[in-house]
Amino acid sequence: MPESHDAAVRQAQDLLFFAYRDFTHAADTLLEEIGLGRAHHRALHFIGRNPGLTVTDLLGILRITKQSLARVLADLLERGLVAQEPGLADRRQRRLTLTQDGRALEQRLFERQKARLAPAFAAAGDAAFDGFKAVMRAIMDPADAARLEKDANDDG
Amino acid sequence: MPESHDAAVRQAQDLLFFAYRDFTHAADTLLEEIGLGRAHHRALHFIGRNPGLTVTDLLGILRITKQSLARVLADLLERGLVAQEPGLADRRQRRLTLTQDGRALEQRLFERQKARLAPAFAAAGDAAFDGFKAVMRAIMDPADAARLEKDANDDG
DNA sequence: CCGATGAGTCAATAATACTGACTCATATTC
DNA sequence: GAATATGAGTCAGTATTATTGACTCATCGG
Repeated sequence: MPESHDAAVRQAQDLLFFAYRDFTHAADTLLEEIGLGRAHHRALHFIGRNPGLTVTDLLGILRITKQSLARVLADLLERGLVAQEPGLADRRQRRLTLTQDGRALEQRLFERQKARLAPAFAAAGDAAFDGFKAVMRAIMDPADAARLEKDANDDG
Repeated sequence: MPESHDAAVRQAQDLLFFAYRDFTHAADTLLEEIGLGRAHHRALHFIGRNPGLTVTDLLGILRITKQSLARVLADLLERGLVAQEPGLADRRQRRLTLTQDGRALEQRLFERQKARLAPAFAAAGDAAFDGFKAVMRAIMDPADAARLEKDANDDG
């Protein structure tokens, strides 16, 4: 039984690589037109998903250094895609939100990835999608899985 | 219905990011000890999965430029982790295989990722794993999905 | 007041990727 | 056999994304 176990893991390595490669690639052409990179897209995505996010929160999500994020965030602020304002309770915080332009760009990037993902989910079916979600949640850091679940419940 | 559609895609963006982040991270500490990077791991993985792969094949899988692969492959050849020999039918080809050392290293890297993935699959269950596979295959380039399926059938 | 935290910054470096042009050996096609 | 195409390797230069480590500054909390 270790062999079949290993085979499933090997298969999953392949699947994760190819699916992620093509998922990210879906937005790349648009990003290149605009002169931004994937790092900018990731920041736009998570700020859009979590308005009012602090810089520390975003660092924890992306798992990169403050230095790496600084450049990305500076680009986004300079272009007026992201806004920051001091936290109400803690004025040291810089709470990040998307501007109108930022939301518009994020939406365009989203459409690219949706064009790849939505048909895939439709083809695979609801049951497969549920399995997909369960496995992906089980792979990731439990703390992040819990946060995602919490956010989903908060939304409704 | 576009909203619920969109919500599923947004959810999937989160899941893909976090799962891939932690999947890759599982091997990172070992890679760092050895002085290699993720690019080297990807090459080791796909050469191990497809012994006799040509350089062109590998470029098509990784979707990087020849120049980017050149450095990675040079490192692996220099360290004696990968071997190349001319193709029998077409002697222009350099068919890539893992050496014994290469297989040993790839196995150690595999164990790291297995430690993260196997418990996740066990927790999610077989049905969820099937759904996961179906969705991942549907996301990726159909040509690659077809090749993976073909390889799986060839193996047994 | 004082230590901890959130944020920003400096300087230097590494890993991974890119473009575009070019060589060379070997295959394929006419 | 000559022309063309392909597989592989290489050169020089650049971009993106990431790193480490140290440091400043404002603000918070006890």
